[in-house]
Formats: sequence, structure tokens, C-alpha cells
Amino acid sequence: MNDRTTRDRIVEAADRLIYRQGYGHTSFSDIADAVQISRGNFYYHFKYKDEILDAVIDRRLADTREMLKQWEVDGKRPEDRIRSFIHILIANRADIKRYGCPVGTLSTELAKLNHASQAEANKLFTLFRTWLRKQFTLLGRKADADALAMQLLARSQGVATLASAYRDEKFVRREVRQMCDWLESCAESAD
Amino acid sequence: MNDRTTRDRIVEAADRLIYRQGYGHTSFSDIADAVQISRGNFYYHFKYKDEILDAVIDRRLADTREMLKQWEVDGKRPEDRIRSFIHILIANRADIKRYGCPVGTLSTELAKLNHASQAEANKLFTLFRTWLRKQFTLLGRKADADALAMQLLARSQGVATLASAYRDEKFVRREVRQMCDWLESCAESAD
DNA sequence: GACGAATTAGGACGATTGCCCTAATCTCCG
DNA sequence: CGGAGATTAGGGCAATCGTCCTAATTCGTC
Repeated sequence: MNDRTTRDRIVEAADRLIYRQGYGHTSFSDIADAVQISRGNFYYHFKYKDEILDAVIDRRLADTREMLKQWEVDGKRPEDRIRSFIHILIANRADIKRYGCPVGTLSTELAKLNHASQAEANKLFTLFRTWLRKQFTLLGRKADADALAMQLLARSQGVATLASAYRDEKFVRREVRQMCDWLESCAESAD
Repeated sequence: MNDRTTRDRIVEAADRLIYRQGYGHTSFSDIADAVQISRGNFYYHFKYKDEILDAVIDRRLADTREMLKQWEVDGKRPEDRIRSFIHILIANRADIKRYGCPVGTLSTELAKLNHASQAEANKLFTLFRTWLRKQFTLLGRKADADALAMQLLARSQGVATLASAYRDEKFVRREVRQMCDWLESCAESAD
């Protein structure tokens, strides 16, 4: 019924462009050029710009869910799983250095635009938050699991912001090391 | 020679609008409407949009320098001065909850736009960074003063980002309390 | 009060934006 | 092969963008 190829290619290109340029600064033409289709064809798949944004957010949500699920397979101990989270900063350091965190920068922009989809975009934060909370609970920090999750989220966000401002990868590495140390002390102080 | 009133009113309005809407989403008309002058008059004071941005950044730099200077008068001990920095999050919590950190969000946006003034905007970060480094040095943490300054900057940025995403003031208060605790342990472990 | 300079008002420009329409093309099944 | 539905191409719309120009007004000074 529906050929997913073109639509997926649009969402994929929009995802990358919105991450790199921001939502407001990414136009229909930008995306159409990237996918090498006409704007008319574009309109066939997405009538409104907001629809593309929602599709991009959905895509990111799905990808993130998949990633979190995979981390639960890879890391057997909860501290290992949390370490997987911290290490996104290392794995994506080149992009983060240049464009910041895809979750944080989008949320910030939509907040300023007072955009209706900000709630949807925030689900990305909540996805990580809930997952981290679960891991901290498994770690034995039942009482303050959510606070610890938020603390780790906040610190990651800050690292991404400053890494992008100063275009500094070494800073990322240093902060990741400290966050891993902090995580170990969290694990020790439990049970 | 130059009547500063109108120009200052323009910069003041532009500052507020850029903070609330972002630079890219703030137009000449927006600012002219806010100041209640014609766009033609506007053009007399600023030929290019980039000039307004630079004027806004200069204004913020001057304000920040003044604030930092004041903190050195208010707080006699370096830990008190650093506490002043941490408490901006409390003092500006209503704005931060709604629009995030003015320094971080502008830097992030300009990074994505690949804007020439990003270096100038980053001086705001460096102003805080250098000042904090000095205070940590006075605290006796000479070797890792810059790392501590960056760590505190990063955490503040993260708190602002998440406070804005979740529109949550309580989270700000909780994190500020923890940051103050952390600061005390910094002061104790020194000298 | 008059004159030159500083300031303001208001409109116009080309480009780009999000959005919309229609005709051409492709694909697949009877 | 042929026709119906899915897909694509390309142009056009009104609105807004940053920028620019010129005429009117205000201001300080003699």
C-alpha cells in the first residue's frame, strides 16, 4: 500500500538536518534537496512542517527505545548499563562537539518557539529518565533513584552544551571519566 | 552627539526577545514593534541583523562583568562568591524554567547556525569560567581550578536545560542544594 | 526664527518561507 | 495490454524575511 522508502528517506534527512540546523532553520526545500525529490512530491508525504517534526520525534523515540533495550542485553549489571548511557557522549563526541545533544537542543528550541510538539519531544528525556531510574533502583538506590537519574541527565546535558560551545572533545573525555567515577561511588554506597 | 535612549531601548528589547524566542526567530519587526518605532528608524540605528546581535552580546558581557564584580564585594570568602554564582539559578528560576539559560541557549543556537558571532557569545561562558577558576584557586584548589569551574558550569547548564524541558522549579531548588553541598566538600578538601 | 544635522516614518525591493494545486508518470492487477 | 490508484514533478500563492531608499520631522545652535 505505502512505499516506505521515500517517506523514510525524508524523515531520515529531516532528522539529520533538524539536528544540525535546528527545526526553525530547516526548510521544506532543504529537506527536498537532501532527498533529491521535488517539493511537490514532498507535500504528498507531509502536508505540514509540524508533521515532519512529529515523524522525526517518533523516529528518535523508536531508535532510543531500541538502544535502551540493547543496553539491557549488553550490560548485565545495572552499573554497566548506566555506563553505556554515559558513554554515548564518547561514541557521538564528534557530532556533540559540533551540534550539541539532539535531545536537549531540540527541546530547548521548541520551548522557545512555544511549539505544540515540545511535550512529544520531551518524551525522549523521559525515556532516558525512566530507564536510568530503573537502573539506579536495581543498583539499590531505591529512595533517590529518580533524583540520581535527573542528576546524570543534567550533567550529560551540560557537558554537551559546553563541548559544543568550546568545540572541545577533551573536556568530554574528562567529564565522562569523572561521571564514571561518580557512578562507582554510587554503586558502592548502595547495598 | 548620539542620543543613546532609542538605541539602548532597541538593544534592551532585542535582548529580551532573543532570549525568549531565539535569535533566528526574532525579526526586525518584532523588535521595532516592542520598542514602538518604525522599521525605518530601526534601520538608522542598525543596518544589519548581526549588528543587533553583537550589541546584545556586548550588553550582556557588560552586565555580567558588573555582576561578577559585585559578587566579589558581597562575598568575602571565595566559597560565598561561588555560591552567588550557583544561586543565579534560584534568582532567575522563573525565566530559566521558561526559556532556559540565556548564555547556553544562545551559544547552542549560534553553533547550529554556524554564526560568526558565536565566538563573541562564548565570551560570556569564558567570563564565568575565568571568574570561577579564580575563586576555586583562592579556595586552594589551584591544580584543578579550571576543571572545577567547567564542571560547575556544565552542571548549571544541564540544570537549566532540564528545568526548561520539564518546566520544573523544584528540580532547580534540589539541584542547587546539592551543588552547594558539593561546593562545601570542595572547600573542605582544600587547604 | 532660520538653518544644518540628527533622527524618524513609511514604503518598496527581491528572496525565501510554508502551503497548495494540477498535470504527468509510474506501478500493479485484471 | 489497459486502466485505476499510487506517486512524482513543477509551478504558483500570499506572507514574511532582511535590507534599502527617500521624504518628513525634530533638534541644537547662531
